[in-house]
Amino acid sequence: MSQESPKRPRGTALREQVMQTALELFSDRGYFNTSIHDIRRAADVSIGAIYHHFGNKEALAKALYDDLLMHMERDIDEACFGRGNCADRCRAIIARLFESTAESPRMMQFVLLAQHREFLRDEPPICSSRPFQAMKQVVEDGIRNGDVRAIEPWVAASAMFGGALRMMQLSLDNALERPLATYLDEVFECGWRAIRS
Amino acid sequence: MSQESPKRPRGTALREQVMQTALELFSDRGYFNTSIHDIRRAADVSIGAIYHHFGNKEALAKALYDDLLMHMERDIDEACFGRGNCADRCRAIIARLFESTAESPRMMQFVLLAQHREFLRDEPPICSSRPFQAMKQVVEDGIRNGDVRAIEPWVAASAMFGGALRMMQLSLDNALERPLATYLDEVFECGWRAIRS
DNA sequence: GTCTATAATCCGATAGAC
DNA sequence: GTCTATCGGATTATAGAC
Repeated sequence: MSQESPKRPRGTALREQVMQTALELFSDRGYFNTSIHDIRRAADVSIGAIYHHFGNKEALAKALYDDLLMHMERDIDEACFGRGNCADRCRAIIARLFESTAESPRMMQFVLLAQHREFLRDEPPICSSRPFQAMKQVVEDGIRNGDVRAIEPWVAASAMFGGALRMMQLSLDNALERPLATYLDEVFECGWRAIRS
Repeated sequence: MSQESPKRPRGTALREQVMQTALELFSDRGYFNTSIHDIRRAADVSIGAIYHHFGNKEALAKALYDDLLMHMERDIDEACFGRGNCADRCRAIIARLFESTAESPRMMQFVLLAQHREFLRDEPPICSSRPFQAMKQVVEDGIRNGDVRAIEPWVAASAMFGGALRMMQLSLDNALERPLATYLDEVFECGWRAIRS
């Protein structure tokens, strides 16, 4: 019979194994409290393999960050797709963000709470990343067609989604009694009251 | 004449010099990107003096964090003092937070954005710190006396202040065109519309 | 209390075999 | 492509003089 023992991953599988392990460790302990040796051990690969695939520690974090931002952007695009109404879009975005927070807390922890600029020096602040720009865009469209009051777009976007983002942080900090999803209606209602015309 | 050259600080002055320097470096480059030697050089003191006063690097960060939280708590208490009305209190809190963000951006950067739990391992999440509890309390009082709709207190507090906190982050990231204070009216109006009864 | 010099450790990255 | 062994450097913390 062919070998039954758990094989060490190789090639693309190895690359993904390293990224997943890095995400776990980075979001649990933080980037600076995680050494390459820690990742090596937890992912059961060699140091050489990590450096072959990523070059250095910072590039590994960057690859992870880009991957997660892309994932988040796709989530938001999907939430908006087929909904022309501003309120519906905003609600769907919050619902999707809440789902992702519950399903992939480490992903959200890393994207939202990690201080990327501490280690990804040349990375722009997360507010200018595409997912956050997309959220602002939805609100701006609402202002243009009259669904939303005519206020400063940054203020409107912060009012619409700021409460939801704080609730996500609270959930990640285990400060909430109930699952995040159970607050969805109230959270959306608050955000929408804040900006609707 | 007595010596005119800039004296090295000693005693309590030294302690405060170290804390101020540490705040600057921590908030600019981050805790892990700042070494004790960096602080030593920037503050023009000796390593020995730093260890004498604080014991170790983590304790220095903790002392700084406690100091800033206390400062923030006092700001919020002062903003509430003499105002019995929920809306007035909330507005005054936001105004004070905006002022502090403009006057002491590094302080806000460190308190809000720094990932304390990465280095202050046993510190509770910031949402359970006294300043944030006080903000929640103001909203809960508003619910009790009918000024605020009867919704989950965490949701209400997040809706009232979440937008303001996001605007502070945007300001710290230099994403806003105008000074933070100029957005105060709109930001408060949004938050209040979100939760008023 | 403050200083300088140094110890002990750990980490990121590389070299070179396979 | 993947591995192990190791280097060079930086960092925290201590020792001991003053």
